[in-house]
Amino acid sequence: MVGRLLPLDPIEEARRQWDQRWPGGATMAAATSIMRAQQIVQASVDEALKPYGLTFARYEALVLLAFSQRGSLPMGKMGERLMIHPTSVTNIVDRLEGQGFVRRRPHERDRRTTLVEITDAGREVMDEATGAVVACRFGLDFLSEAQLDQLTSLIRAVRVGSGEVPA
Amino acid sequence: MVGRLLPLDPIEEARRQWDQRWPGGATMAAATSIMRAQQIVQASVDEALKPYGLTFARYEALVLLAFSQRGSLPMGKMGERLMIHPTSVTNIVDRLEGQGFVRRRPHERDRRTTLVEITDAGREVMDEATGAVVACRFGLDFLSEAQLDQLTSLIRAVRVGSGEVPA
DNA sequence: ACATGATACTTGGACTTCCGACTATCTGTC
DNA sequence: GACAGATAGTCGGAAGTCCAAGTATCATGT
Repeated sequence: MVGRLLPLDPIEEARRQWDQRWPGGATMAAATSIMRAQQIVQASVDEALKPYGLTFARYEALVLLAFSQRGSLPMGKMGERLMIHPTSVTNIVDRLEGQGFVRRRPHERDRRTTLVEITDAGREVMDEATGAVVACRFGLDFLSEAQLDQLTSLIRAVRVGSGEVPA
Repeated sequence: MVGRLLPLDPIEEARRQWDQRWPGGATMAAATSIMRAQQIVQASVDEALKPYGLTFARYEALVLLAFSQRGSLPMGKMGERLMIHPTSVTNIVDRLEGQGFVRRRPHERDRRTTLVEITDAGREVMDEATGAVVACRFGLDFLSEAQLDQLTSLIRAVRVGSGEVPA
């Protein structure tokens, strides 16, 4: 019986033990699954982006800027859209600016705000990197279109619950 | 935390723009959703664990040790089960040891191996902390039992695809 | 016996993230 | 007009992650 020698799913194993002591084993299993899924997606995309000197976070920032109407956004707006902390925006923009993919510009009316503008080099690397990201399929190659939408929809319920997005 | 109410769902907005240029918008939306879900779970659990001086990562390590037969495991085995880098295990055990929740012990046969053993204080704080974690429901309060299982099952397909777990 | 390679853990460094505190600037109210 | 409070961004520090390299120990083959 070689098949029986294969290791068990560690998450199912943890759930089995959890259920013997505490309530909410299904919740624990789902939470652990989400943590693990994030690692898989992150590793897959970071691997695809490595040749371009980008991380997932910096790549997302470039895509956001490229999508924006004027090719520039205030730092705070970026953090809002990317759902990251203001200090993380500072860090990301520092590095992208060092790589020549974005530049900081002063806002004409409000001297508190700093606009971040994508450069031609930034658009170029973003275009090339996107090919690699699409090719790696975000590490989600084994899900069908329907399963992808199901996953997105389930997580939207979580995000609605957290108050992040309206129902 | 970054949680704020936004006028539109930024993920749906990004998907709309993505679909105008590149293939795989559903994959991008699912990947982004997973990244965001992880942040929500992490923030929720870290918040619940703060009064006990624990992070999610350290809490998971304590639970793993408490679940183990002898209450102790080699460092490498911990990293394997928790799916984290060996240096992260060193870091986590350093801090847990500093808090008095675990202790390092030499392996009797293999002097390369370091066993990590949970202490009485470790079991105690783990028990109390688990109450808080169960109460916060891992930030997944708005999902039904069926939805939780659906989520776990979908992500299991991802994990199978990544080769982490057998079909 | 002993050389070679594998294994177990640690160290130092780079990177990312968050929090708290800080400066600079704008806005609304009296 | 002035001032209290809100807002925008940055800095320093803590925590966590990974990688590359290093030390110590074990296992294997001749």
